[in-house]
Amino acid sequence: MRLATWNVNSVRAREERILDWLRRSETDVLAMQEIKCKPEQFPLAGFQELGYEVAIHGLNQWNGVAIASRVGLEDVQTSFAAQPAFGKPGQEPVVEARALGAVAGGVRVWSLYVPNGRGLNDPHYAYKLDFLARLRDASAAWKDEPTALVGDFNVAPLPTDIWSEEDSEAETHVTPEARAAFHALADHGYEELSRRFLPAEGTYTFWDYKQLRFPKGEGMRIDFIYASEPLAARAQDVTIVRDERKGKGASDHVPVVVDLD
DNA sequence: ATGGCTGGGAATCCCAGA
Repeated sequence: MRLATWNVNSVRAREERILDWLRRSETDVLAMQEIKCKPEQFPLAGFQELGYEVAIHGLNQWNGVAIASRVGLEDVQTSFAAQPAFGKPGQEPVVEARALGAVAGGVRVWSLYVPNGRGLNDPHYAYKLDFLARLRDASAAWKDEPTALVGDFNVAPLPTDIWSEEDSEAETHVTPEARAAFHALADHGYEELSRRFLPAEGTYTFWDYKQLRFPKGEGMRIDFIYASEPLAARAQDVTIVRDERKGKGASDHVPVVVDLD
């Protein structure tokens, strides 16, 4: 089975690029983040024509997660246990559309969009750390079955996962607290698979649209595939599809793909 | 072997992203 994760930065703006890649890549299950739409706005027909069914969780133009599968899609869940809510000061906190779980081809897949954090003194940063801590707690329930926690974690875990740790726009991605919260996702036996197969420094999954970051090779590794022990044992390879950052109409993230027995 | 942000909406500026 081939499983991929991709922060698409709007599924409506990216539909043709996503479908083109699905046609070429022989992907069985694609977890998407930042679809930026409600379910009724999702361009479902194109996916269905390629043989995929799609589970969608979107509340508005922000965030939004989905899973497309051509190997079945069961037991859909739109949040994990104790997933934190967020609201601006004075507003009612809302559990945002940042997690979607489903069993596809016998694998429990969670499509995850971890909060950005915005700034070290912003409430969004505490929300980010809490989201990661609660996800770690919730992951215990799935540790003994084949489970993949995939998506945009908005953390560059190692100094070599970012072109410059002094990049002020990524300050919430490189703190000791954010990195510890990311690594704690391994507490229940989960392994981050991109590191096993792609250990090279400067291997990135995201390049900002601004400042010529892609042509300059200035990116970050922030999209990952955590696998429970039963699933990690089946991993054959991981690929980061850097070519998908090229050309007109690219997302700022590229797909990360794992091949499983 | 690519390109100087981009997307969505309340819309002709604002919010969010990282």
